[in-house]
Amino acid sequence: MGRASKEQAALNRVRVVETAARMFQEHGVAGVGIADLMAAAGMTHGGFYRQFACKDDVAAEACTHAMDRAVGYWSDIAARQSEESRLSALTDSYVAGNMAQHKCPMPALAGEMAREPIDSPVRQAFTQGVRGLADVLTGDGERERALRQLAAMVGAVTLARASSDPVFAAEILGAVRRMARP
Amino acid sequence: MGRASKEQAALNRVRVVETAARMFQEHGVAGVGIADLMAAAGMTHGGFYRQFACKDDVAAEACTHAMDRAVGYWSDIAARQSEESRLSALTDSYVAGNMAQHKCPMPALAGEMAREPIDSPVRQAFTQGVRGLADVLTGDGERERALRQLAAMVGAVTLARASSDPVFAAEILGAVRRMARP
DNA sequence: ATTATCTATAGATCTATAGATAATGC
DNA sequence: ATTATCTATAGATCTATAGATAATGC
Repeated sequence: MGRASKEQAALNRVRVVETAARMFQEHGVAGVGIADLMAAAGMTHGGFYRQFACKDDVAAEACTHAMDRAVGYWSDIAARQSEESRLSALTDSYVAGNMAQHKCPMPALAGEMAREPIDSPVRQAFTQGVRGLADVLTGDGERERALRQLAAMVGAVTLARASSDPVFAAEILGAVRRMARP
Repeated sequence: MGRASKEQAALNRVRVVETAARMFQEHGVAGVGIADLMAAAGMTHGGFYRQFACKDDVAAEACTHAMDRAVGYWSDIAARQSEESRLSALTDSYVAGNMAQHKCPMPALAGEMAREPIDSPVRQAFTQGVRGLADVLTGDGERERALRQLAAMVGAVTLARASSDPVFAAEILGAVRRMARP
């Protein structure tokens, strides 16, 4: 168990960022310790500090990673749709995918982002990602409509995930799904 | 500094719940220690455990308190509006009030609620409050429209508070404000 | 006598650092 | 020789409990 090769160390670093993106989304940044994260990535916590200066650094990278993935995912769906069906296709996919699994970083991380300093790297990474998603949703369409749909999607999934009543949650999600119908 | 009277102890307890509601909303439940909370309420942390069995208990009470206050606030506004202007009046007040101060518990606490066990007291208290707000927004109007407006309001404020760019935040908030116009 | 509050502390975290280890890379 | 990773630990939390204190309430 000595030193890893430069190449392997780079792969290990990527694995830590990917693991962090998944864990932070599930438990919040504050809810994941460095030791938890490194153990999940198959290493001990001491090794963390050669790759990252501090926890905030990995949070910012993990946030960029998670939001980039979401933008890629949205883009793939948008590319297969006509101008008229884009909003409803993205809404349907977002709402359905988010209650089944835990796909979107926005409802999971927005609360913590609001408590970060406004110019912190992690908050800027988050905002850049939101902007990217808004751009995909806008496409060639009306910006105003895309933004209010984005807000409704995020709000619906945020409230539905937080709800203790699945019927009430489904009611909210359904209302927002139908809102996007062409 | 001996024992407080039964009456005073009850007042002290209420003050702790009110302080908790404010602090949890600002820093998240996990971000506030018992010692922080009790110090802010003017007591030492040891006294906490005569009034509450554990931290979760005060979280549930604080959540009920915060959501009840929000329902009362919304009701006051709704009572002064006609059927046609209710949605836009509540939206305007919500969006404006939430960026200036930190009024609504929903964007602040939803992320943490989603990580609670589905039947935990704090999560049930939160959900009951959301239901109350949805009912005020619905009034005598169309339920579906009220729910999608609720989602859009919460999503807009959630994203705007998390954003590092005030211009982008204002763009989202404006789109949702205009969505409610009669 | 009872009990609301205080002081002190146990036990379990968590971030970050220090120094050891062993394989890479020159 | 350099360095990625490991072991061990310092120092700072945080929840919850134990026992002391002093005023209330009977």
